[in-house]
Amino acid sequence: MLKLTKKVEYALISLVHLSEQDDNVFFPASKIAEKYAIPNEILAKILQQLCSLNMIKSIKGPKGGYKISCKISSINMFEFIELIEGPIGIVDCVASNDCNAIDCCSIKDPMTKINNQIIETLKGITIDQLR
Amino acid sequence: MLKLTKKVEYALISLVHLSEQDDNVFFPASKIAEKYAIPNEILAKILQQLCSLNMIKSIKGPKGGYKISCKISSINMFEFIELIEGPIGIVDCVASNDCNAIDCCSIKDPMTKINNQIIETLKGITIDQLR
DNA sequence: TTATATACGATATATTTAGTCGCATATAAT
DNA sequence: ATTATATGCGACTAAATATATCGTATATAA
Repeated sequence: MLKLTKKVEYALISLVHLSEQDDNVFFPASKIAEKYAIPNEILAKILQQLCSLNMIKSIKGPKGGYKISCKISSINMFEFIELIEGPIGIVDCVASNDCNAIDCCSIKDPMTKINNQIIETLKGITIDQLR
Repeated sequence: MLKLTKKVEYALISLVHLSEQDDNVFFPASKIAEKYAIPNEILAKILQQLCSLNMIKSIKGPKGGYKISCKISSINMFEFIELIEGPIGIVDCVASNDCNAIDCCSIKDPMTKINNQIIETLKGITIDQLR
């Protein structure tokens, strides 16, 4: 119900955390997981995704881990959420046109407007503002 | 993922529909269900809830049904959603303080702000604007 | 060679959301 | 009275989504 997924939440926490590390330091996933009480394997996969999106960089093996490789001040919450989870739509028809009352439903247009307002809110916040 | 439930969606559709009927007309749930392709029993239950919230009035038996009994221009989306589904929180900790990284999590405060901005958006729209 | 770490697909579990069933009650029409 | 139509409500089931786990492979520092 108007909730972000843990995936997005964990990803944001991780990005903020990594952005606060010294440059050239590779921080292991397990340390982040431990610090924020996030299940290890889940976090690992999320970081792998962020890596494939080129937002962070990884090194394998001992002394390995992740470091930030993007400017989190230039990524807003809307972009980020859609990158991780796909299109935002407070009702199905907004994101996908999937509706079985399309010809008589009165609320689609106003719902789209609300959706757009929420999107604007999310566009107004960059990831580096999350601290 | 930032989605309203069908319950809220169906409830809004119903309220708007009922608000457009002539006064003194009691409109049966089944007709609304049919028109908007909503499962009958689900809709019935939602209308019963709206009834117990005194937003609509019911009459049983043949020629029975529901009619609007509130001013939908004075109910905003935030009030309505919380009435139907409970507190809005884009992350758990915002609505419930339930978090296992509370002492070190950096993002709670900014998340609360985003949540409040979304709430303000919802407060800015009354149900009668949904058409 | 070993220990540590990422990579990634497959699977399992839990939670939430959506939908169904059965039976009770009220009432208008016949 | 009887029947058909409608709401009222609790229990239950199913489907979808979100969350978590497992297994195996690969890379690399010590």
